Amino acid sequence: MVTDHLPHKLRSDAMDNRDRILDAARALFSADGLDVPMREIARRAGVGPATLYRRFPTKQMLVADAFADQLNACRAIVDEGCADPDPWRGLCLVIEKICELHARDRGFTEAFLSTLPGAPDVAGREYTVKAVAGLAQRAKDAGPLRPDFVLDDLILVLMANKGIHATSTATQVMASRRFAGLAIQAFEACPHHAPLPPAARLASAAPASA
Amino acid sequence: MVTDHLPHKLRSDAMDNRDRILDAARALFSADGLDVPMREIARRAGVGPATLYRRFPTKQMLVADAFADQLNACRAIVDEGCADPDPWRGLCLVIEKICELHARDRGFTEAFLSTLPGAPDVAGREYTVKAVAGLAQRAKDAGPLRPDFVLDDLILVLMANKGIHATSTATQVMASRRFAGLAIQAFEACPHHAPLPPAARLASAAPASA
DNA sequence: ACGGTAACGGACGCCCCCGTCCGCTTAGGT
DNA sequence: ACCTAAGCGGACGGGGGCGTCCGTTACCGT
Repeated sequence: MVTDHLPHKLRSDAMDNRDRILDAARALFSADGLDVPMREIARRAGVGPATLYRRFPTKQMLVADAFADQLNACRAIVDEGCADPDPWRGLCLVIEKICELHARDRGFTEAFLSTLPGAPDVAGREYTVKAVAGLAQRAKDAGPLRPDFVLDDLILVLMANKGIHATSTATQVMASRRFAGLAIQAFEACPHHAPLPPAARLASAAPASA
Repeated sequence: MVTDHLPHKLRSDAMDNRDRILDAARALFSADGLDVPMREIARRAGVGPATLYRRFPTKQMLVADAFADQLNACRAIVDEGCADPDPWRGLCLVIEKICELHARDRGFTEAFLSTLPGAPDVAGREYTVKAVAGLAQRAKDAGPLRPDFVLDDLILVLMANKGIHATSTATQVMASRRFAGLAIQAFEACPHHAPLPPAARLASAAPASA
């Protein structure tokens, strides 16, 4: 159930290769980020470069298909958070889970923060953003979320989380977990909180592959 | 007063070139990070590649010399923070200032977080780390800094701050400022703070130029 | 003014990545 | 079993970064 929306009329061996390419891409992207050479993915998948390019003419397409289920996981997390009767607890859960997801998958993080790849996602993204915004509003109204929180703060935290790199995945996840904990503390309303500097519009900025 | 520790016996034109190279390197590193090609630095400095390589055989050496005064600025900030009679205010100041410094200079951030370049710095680094540790301890004893704060949290924040990228420097600084504000809120002791996940040993990890 | 030498920079060979073409292989319908 | 077209991958030309060599230039001491 990885990607079954488009390529239905493929020969069986072609389909196999396609799957192997996606597996290889996922493995390499996760470990090393999006900058791995296309050739390396082809090599790991056991196919020639031409096959890779035939199936995925641009790296963007490959990335989009490779991370389709990660995106769904992301959406599932948000849905789960929104379903929680306690909006603050739901928001905390979203922050923790998404930070961990990003900590485990470097490539997905990069893809996620660089104006998402494919076209069909955009709709889902809009929806998800709106859902989170609603959740945050409810958490604010309920009290535990500081009133001067804005959605860009969440993006800020995700971008920041991306900056955390460690030698091992285990360390990475641990560091990311603590970071999420700190972020949550920062977002929690507190009677004596200082007035916090103004937020910046971030939207989508990252230089992709610089 | 950029770098005057080693190359005293240079011919005047060579010295000029050296300075122009360092200027070019600083400009490019700051704007684009450490991954700019050596050639580009040479081009911008108006010299041939050979001259650049003759003066700075490795990129590390170039980086080390280019960011010498940034490092001093860093140390000055720490000293200033330590000098503050109120340790918490001093610590806040250090966080804010260093985050801003990093926000303004992408290359310095990368260099700073990748097991600092040159050899002579190491000593200064040790000293600075100790100074900050002392400051944090005093802030803890005085009350405003949460007791479960550890030095790695500061590294965590700096790494995280590195992850924040924006289109313009202005936006970048603004985002970084808000981030520093949030970090400070997270570090502030609060009666009802949750127990925070365990810290991870980070020390120096970043994959340099991946 | 002039010689010696420090310093210069264009040019070279190397390697890696990119995206494409084309002759061979093989799946799968009949 | 056979035939056709879908699919394959090795090989190619292009581009860019790297680090070095060597013939030329220009400082600087006398």
